Amino acid sequence: MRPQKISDRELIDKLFAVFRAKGYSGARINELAALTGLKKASLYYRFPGGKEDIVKAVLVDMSAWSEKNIVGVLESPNLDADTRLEVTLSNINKLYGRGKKSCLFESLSLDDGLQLLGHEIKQSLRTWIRAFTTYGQSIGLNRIAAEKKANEVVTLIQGSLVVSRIMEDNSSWAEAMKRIEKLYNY
Amino acid sequence: MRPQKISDRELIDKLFAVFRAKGYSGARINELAALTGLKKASLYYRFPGGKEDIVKAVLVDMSAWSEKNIVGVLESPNLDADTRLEVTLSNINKLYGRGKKSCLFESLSLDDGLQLLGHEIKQSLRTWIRAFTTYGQSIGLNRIAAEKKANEVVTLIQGSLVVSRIMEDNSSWAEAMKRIEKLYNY
DNA sequence: GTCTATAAAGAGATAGAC
DNA sequence: GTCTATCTCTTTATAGAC
Repeated sequence: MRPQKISDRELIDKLFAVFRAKGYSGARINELAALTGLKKASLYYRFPGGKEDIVKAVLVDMSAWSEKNIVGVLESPNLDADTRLEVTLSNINKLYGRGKKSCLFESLSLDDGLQLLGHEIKQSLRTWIRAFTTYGQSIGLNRIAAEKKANEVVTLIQGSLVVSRIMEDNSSWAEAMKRIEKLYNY
Repeated sequence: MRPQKISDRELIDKLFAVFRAKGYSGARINELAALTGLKKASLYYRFPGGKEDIVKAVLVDMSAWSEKNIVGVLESPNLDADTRLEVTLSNINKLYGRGKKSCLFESLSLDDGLQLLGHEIKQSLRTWIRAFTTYGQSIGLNRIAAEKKANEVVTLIQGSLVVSRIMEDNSSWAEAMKRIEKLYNY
């Protein structure tokens, strides 16, 4: 049992980066290995189930991140509403590199990833929507209105990430962030 | 010279369907052949440059479609403003199967597709934005306001397509369409 | 745990018959 | 124009040494 060359934490982070940028089919084991500094065989040692195993681990990690940094913050009983929103948007902003990085859910919801991971991805996105819905209700919106805003939030996020990526210009992202703030400040 | 088993028109349509759903890496030559009813070798006869040739033909066809059904309509001198918007949205609605089909630009802007087609995709999306900007100006908006709305339109379209795909529910798409109409009716 | 080496399968692409 | 057959290269995955 040699020492690990790279920690689970760092490993997942690097694998995550490839899947978000390339999707499931586009992420090649060779590249995953090269980018993590491990040889292919070592990657298979860490993830015996191969590529499916890897992508699922990445997705599970992303869910945990969401639970902590989105749901946990938006529903935190210790923070006032403004702070909850501010911290959440800051976390989201960081997650997506200020609009310069793609969304894992989007990248994995094409091609082979869809049927392999569709259910988990759907659950994850639903989690985001629910958290924003709860937030909306916490500031006095009725359920319908809160759900509508929550859906608008995730739509703006996804859309601006796609547009920013294609246009190689994150101004769409910046606009979306401003709009999301406004959604809850009026 | 045997007769063509499938017309160029129908061929492109079927190839388009695969690329929009699977992206560049996810679209396998075998599947493209199977779905069009042609054998691989016949596909190579029609597109000597192989996969790159095919995807570029699909993208060029998409550009022509946009020119005719988006730009051409939004900038048509023969129609009043309301009709121009109505027809355009109807065309877009049809293109995306009422929110049930992905956007080719999005699908091709991941993984290998990005560096191969990034420039063309960017140009195509810019075309959409410009057409909506021109439309906004035609109904009295100043350039800045028109550009802002145009960007919001494409962001809503892209975002709601992603959300609808993941959630397996096109209500996000329906909401986005309503919102786009409102953008130009107030 | 990680490595080198290699097997097994898949994908893109071509040759040549019809 | 389309086909069958085949080739090559890539990709996934495993065996076994260290």
